[in-house]
Amino acid sequence: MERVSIKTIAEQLGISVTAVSLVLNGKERGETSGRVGKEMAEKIRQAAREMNYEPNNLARGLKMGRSETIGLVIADISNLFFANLAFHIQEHAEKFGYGVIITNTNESDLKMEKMTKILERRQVDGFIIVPTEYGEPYVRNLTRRNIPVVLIDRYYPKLNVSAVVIDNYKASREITNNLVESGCRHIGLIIYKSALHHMKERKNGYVDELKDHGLFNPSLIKEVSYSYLSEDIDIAIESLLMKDETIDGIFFATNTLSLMGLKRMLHADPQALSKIKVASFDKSDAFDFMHVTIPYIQQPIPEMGKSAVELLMKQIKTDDKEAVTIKLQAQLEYNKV
Amino acid sequence: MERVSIKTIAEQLGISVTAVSLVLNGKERGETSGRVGKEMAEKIRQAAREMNYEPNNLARGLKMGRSETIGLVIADISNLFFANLAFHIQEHAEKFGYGVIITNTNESDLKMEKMTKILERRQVDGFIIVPTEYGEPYVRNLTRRNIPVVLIDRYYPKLNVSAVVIDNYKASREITNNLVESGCRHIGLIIYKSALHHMKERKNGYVDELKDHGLFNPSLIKEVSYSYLSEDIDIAIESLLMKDETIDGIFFATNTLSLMGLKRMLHADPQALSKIKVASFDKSDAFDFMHVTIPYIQQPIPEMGKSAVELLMKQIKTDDKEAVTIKLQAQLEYNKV
DNA sequence: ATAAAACAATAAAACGTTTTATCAATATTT
DNA sequence: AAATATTGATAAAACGTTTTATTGTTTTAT
Repeated sequence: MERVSIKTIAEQLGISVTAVSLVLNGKERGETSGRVGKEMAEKIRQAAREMNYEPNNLARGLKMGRSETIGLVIADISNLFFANLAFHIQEHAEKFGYGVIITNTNESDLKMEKMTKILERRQVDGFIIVPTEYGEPYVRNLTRRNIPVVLIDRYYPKLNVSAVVIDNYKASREITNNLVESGCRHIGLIIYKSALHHMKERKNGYVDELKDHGLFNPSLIKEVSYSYLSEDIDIAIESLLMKDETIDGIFFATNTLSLMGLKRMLHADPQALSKIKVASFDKSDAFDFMHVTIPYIQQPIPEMGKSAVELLMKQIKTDDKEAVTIKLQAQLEYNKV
Repeated sequence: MERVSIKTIAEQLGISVTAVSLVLNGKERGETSGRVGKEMAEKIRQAAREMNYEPNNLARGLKMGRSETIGLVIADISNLFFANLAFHIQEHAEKFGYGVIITNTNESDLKMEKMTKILERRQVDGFIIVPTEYGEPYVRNLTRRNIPVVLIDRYYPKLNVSAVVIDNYKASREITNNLVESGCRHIGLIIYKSALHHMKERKNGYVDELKDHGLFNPSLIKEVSYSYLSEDIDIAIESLLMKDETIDGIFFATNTLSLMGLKRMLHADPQALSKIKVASFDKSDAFDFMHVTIPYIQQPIPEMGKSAVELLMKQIKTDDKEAVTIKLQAQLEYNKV
């Protein structure tokens, strides 16, 4: 009922709140000031235990000027990739005694602005953000005021802000090369139509690799829009399957794309996978049920979360303003067939 | 740099903080006290806008005794079912001006205790909890102190606390009946070995429905443990496939179980699905790639989230201590084949 | 003209912490 | 015995709000 505060304990014991605060923060042995005797300290600790005292983090945050809370702005928590990322960020933040407030943007720039504002009001000590396509101004707005920010999964190349990403270009080349090595000669790409740099890198990796093998054909690139995903994918798949030179490979740039694309492919032609080899960024549960090998890029999600938290913590604890970009390597893996 | 507070604005305009606070909270037209003139009010609003003032929610929360924050304790955010639930809870809480702090328990009772403590320190106004198997004492610890709590997805039947659940028993009977109606006579069940009430209900639904048809056979129930999931499922599937009376149906009690179970089944026998009909609680992405019809129970996730938030809000705003259990109905659906 | 009512604005206390400066008492050194 | 150090404890300010009680000032009613 009546919340027990430091004051409650002080009154109970007939001493000052200072003493209680000092002891409960392990600062009772100050050099020059703020000392509490051994027996008194023990009495305080015991009282706190008995009364089930839990510190009020609002008050502490107000006083200390930090909330020990991270604001996490995610594009879509119901996408497994991001949900996993959120999970690891949280697990790691906890080790620093930090809590995490998660918010969604649904890839909307407007919501991104709104969410950063809401989190600021809650006095988060820093942000980890999966930024939206045109959210750059809102990120800049934060960094300009020296608020700690780490971007994750994606970043704005022109913006000087810390980020944790993977080498999308390299991974994309690698997996495209894998298709080529397996004998594919006409390889389609299904990718989001987006200004986001990581999407461009995935596209460039595919393009450059195919050019190196003299296999590049711009008409095999299908860009789909996030807003009309289902329709666009249907169109893309159909037009790829109708090509004159029958295509023998498709590279999907995300797991959502591969999931939806595979559905459509197999719906149009149950035998499609025996003629067309598929590769993808990120794994999907469906792969394990395909009877062919599907290479995919496995991103190091736990490390990404860990790095992001650590990068942010460094910014928070020191006021080292230098922007650091951590580029992690992704793995090429295969489903079990 | 220097955070702008209500005081900054007051000084800027050479007036009192009271005036600023009143205006910014729309309380400038008090009946008997706390008035601010029209022109002054406008000046304040403009200054606030120009200076990009954002209120400090820590200070406000401290003063008001509420943080406008919900503590969400989830069993596993990287499970799509819970991720979706979290998403909807958040979307809905936002409409009330509430933020959500999400934490994970990984089904561990210890972590559940820890997480509720952490959230309490952060002064959340209430909890929405997916409780763990033996987490009952920690929930009771909260309700005993009149802290608003809503359980979701699962609940403790003996504990008098608000909850949002689906009618697991009914759904389970329904889907079992569906298998029977399609001609299955030897139907296995793969379910978690757990004391959680909703699991028992799922089991009971299956048992009672089969008994009604004179088809019940206890040796077809396989209980797997959360900690050794992969191994236990392999064993369960194998032993079901080896049965004397060849089984012709399997009911998986969760989407994780069906996903892993299907993998194992198809690995053991690629044609398994032509002999054994499968049904499941919750949908999995894999279903769309099976070439047979798979009935599954679709839980109304958005409504669950909405109801939980609304129930919690009522507890927070009024101090209506009465526990309410909302039992939603789940739908029987089919994959597109 | 005066009393009453309405209006505008503010001072100050409070929420629960942390921390600095200060004080008093005891112990240690000269 | 006096001077100095050490120890134990506290008062008070501050963090940024909200809100109540109070004080002036103007307008309206008598």
